[in-house]
Formats: sequence, structure tokens, C-alpha cells
Amino acid sequence: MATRSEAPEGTEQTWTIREVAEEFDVTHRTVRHYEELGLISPERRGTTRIYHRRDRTRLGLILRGKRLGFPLEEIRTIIDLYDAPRGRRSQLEYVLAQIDERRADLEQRRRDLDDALTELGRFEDRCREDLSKIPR
Amino acid sequence: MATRSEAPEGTEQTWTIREVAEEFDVTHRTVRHYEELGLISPERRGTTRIYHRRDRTRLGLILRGKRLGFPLEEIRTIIDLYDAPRGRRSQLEYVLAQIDERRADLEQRRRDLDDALTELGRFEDRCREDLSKIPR
DNA sequence: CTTGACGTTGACGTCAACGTAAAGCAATAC
DNA sequence: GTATTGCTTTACGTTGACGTCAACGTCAAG
Repeated sequence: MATRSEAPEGTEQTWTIREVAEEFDVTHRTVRHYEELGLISPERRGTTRIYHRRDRTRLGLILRGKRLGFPLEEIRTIIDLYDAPRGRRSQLEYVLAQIDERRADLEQRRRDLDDALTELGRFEDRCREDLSKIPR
Repeated sequence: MATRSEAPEGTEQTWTIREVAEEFDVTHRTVRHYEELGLISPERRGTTRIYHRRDRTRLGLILRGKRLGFPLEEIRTIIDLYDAPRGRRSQLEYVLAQIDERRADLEQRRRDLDDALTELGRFEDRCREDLSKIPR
């Protein structure tokens, strides 16, 4: 569905800004905003933006980051991490250190999330108990 | 430590705005902002705000909600839910329905979070592998 | 060749979540 | 007394994350 490009053989599939925007259910303005912040950098054919699979992957990461409540600047450092240079040992060690920080952050969030869920569960139990005491 | 009030016996302990702000590591401006939005409503002794345990509990909930990335308005509906009237059956059923919605939201977040964590783990593995191939 | 449909770049608007500065009251410190 | 804290309100400023609008280019269809 909606495989727009001429994709005969070997030719990589591409998308327009409208297409990626609709696919991820955001506006084209949002997509361009992310580009202004350096989160995506689509190919330019003349003045027109051409989006590749790579861009769609990154957009997916961005939106998941947003659902998790990260600010865009932080999201940028995260996804940049994924294709940071890792040729030299020092670079790899830096990346590994960053990974640890990220993980600590995410695990804190998971603790908060689990707390919130168990609290909600206890609250529901209380409510159901109350309900059982109300006649009719 | 910093038990400000005159707390002789039976008297409930209270706190000033500075005290709660420092305890939760936010500014007093932030605390007042939450009050403006109706998320907390401390007692007033004349013009001065007096915070009780109830207010501290709510502030804790607010900040956890923020760490989870919820907007303050949504946080308000959540914590209001916790002390909504549940006397009548219809009210209880409404509350239970809200609880379900909340839970669905939180579980979506947990999925996102778990995805992010496993992805991070895979990435770390790749990095460690790369590292093992670099001599010295 | 004109009309859409879609693309582009500014530039300004808006809303949330506070920060910050100005100015005042009120109790303790000296 | 005055001075210093600590609390208060009022009010404007800032930052992030877009929305919205104007003005224009481009290309296939009629």
C-alpha cells in the first residue's frame, strides 16, 4: 500500500514528507521541526526532501522517545549515540559509558512506572471492595 | 531534621513552602505553580501557606507523574481521581472506568520502555563485540 | 497555459511549565 | 529601634514544541 517510488530492482524505496507524516500520524510541520533540530536529515533532490528507511527508523525512535517523555534535545543525543563513531577504543568506551547512563535513566523510569501501576492496582482493589458493599 | 513545627502532642506536623520545596528538590515557584493549577491546596494561616502530609503526598505523586512524562493537566485528573467521591455506585463505576484507562496508558508506556531497554541491550552487545575485536 | 495538489522557506503565534525581578508584609536577630 | 530573613503577590520573561499563515516554486492534468 502506498509504495510510491518506482522501485524496480535494487532501487531503494523512498517517501515524501507527506507520506512519512501521515504514516506516523504527525504533521509535516512536526517532521520539519525535527529536521531543524537536527534529528533527521533527509536527502535533498533539488529543494525537495526525500525520506529513506533510515529516516523512518529515526522518526520512530523520536516518537517513542516523546511518548516516554524525553525532550527533543535529549532524544537527539540518544539517537546520535546509535550511529556515533566507534572505530577507536576510546570512542567505544565513551559510547558504552553513555549506554550505562541511558540505562540508569530508563530503569528509574521503569521503577516509577511499576510503582504507579501497583498503586493503581491497590486503588482498584479498594474501589471494588467498596462497590461490593453497596447494595443492589 | 528540620521538623519545623511546634509539634507537642497530637498536633499534626506541618511544613513551610521552602521546606517542602527543598525536600522534593524543586523551587518554591514550582510548588506555587502547581497550586495555581489546582494540584495542591495548602492551608492558609493568614497569608502564609501551611503544608500538611496530604500535600506532600500529592507533591510526590505530581513529581513522579512528571518523571513519567505526563503533562500537569493530566496529572491533575489522575490525582483528583484518587480522592474523587465514591459514595454512590455510579461514581464508583466511573472511577473504575478511569482506572482502566490509566492502566492502559501506563502499560503502553511500559512497552515502549521495555523496547527501548532491550534495544539498548542489543546495542551494548554489539559495542562490546566491536571492542573485543580491537587489539590492546 | 492555467489550475490544483503538493512542496518550499520564513516569520510570527501559542501553550505549558516554569524563571525571575520588583515590591511589600511579618517575625526574629542584633 | 533597624536589619535581616522568609514569606507573600504581581507581573513580565523564557524555553520547548510545535501551529499557522503568507508567499512562492513545480509539475502533471485538463
